[in-house]
Amino acid sequence: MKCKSSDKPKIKHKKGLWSPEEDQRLRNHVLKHGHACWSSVPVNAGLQRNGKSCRLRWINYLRPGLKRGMFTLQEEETILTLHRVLGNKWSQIAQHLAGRTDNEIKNYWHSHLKKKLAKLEEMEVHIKTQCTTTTSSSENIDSSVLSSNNNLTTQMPGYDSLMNHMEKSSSDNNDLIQEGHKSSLPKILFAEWLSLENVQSGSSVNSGHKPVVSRDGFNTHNTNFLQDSLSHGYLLNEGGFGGDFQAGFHNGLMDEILNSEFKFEDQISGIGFGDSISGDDICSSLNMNNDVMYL
DNA sequence: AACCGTTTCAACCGCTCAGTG
DNA sequence: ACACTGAGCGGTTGAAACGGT
Repeated sequence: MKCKSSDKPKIKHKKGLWSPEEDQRLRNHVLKHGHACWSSVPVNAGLQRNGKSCRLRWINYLRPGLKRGMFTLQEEETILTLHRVLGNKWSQIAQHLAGRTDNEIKNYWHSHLKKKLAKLEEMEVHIKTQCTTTTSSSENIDSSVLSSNNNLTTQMPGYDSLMNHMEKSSSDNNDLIQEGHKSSLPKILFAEWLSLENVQSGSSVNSGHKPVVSRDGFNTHNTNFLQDSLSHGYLLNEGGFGGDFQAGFHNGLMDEILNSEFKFEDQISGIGFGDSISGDDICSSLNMNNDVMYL
């Protein structure tokens, strides 16, 4: 959307921190007139800022409904899990955290979560190393490792969930072996995998009446169809650590899928809108053994 | 109290994408 | 088809706050 050139006279724009007066001017103006064109907002609001700066200030600080203060444990886990799936797609991650901005999440990631995740991964590697060097049961491994790590790691957010997930993966694995590799993964409706944006945009899928999924597989914009779908299916499934489906994600399936040259229409034939897809379908389509989900 | 290194977070910058003429 | 422009996004910066000595 373009604005009239008359709306943007040449002004020496102010930079730096916003004063309370500036905040008040911007807040009043946007609440009263909206922000159909950000470049005209500073002019009409009597601010010596550029439109970009006003937009950022509104979105990150002044917008109603913003949640200030510390992140909750649940929010941390949501960020961690979404970041694993989506990467540095801060705006997409922010869409799943009401009242949080992409900038806030990004800052929190760099200042807190990245460090915590590094410690968790370090611990996970340590545990896996223990697993490969001993044939004892998982209970023995857990107790021996936990006793040595009890001081720091057990107090980290997400630790309990991670351990629950690992324990569950372990028990699921045993079940799997007993059942002769009969899948214990939940069936997920394909419709549930689709994000609202994908359905509405029509770029990746049509209106939903035809049994057709993405015609172009991955594309550069509108993010990645499968990636989005997986992330949403993931969220709909559990919304946190601990699900069967997530076990696959945490143990490398997600990386396998995202790193592959996966073409949905080519690889999974005969699956349409509303059909159910299991981990088996994905694994077989990728020529992957289902074991990859339970490393 | 003063200094210094580290952390946090608001804001800026540069880029891409989409809409418009 | 092309150029221009605004919106939006992610990476980066730098000032302020904090903590240790």
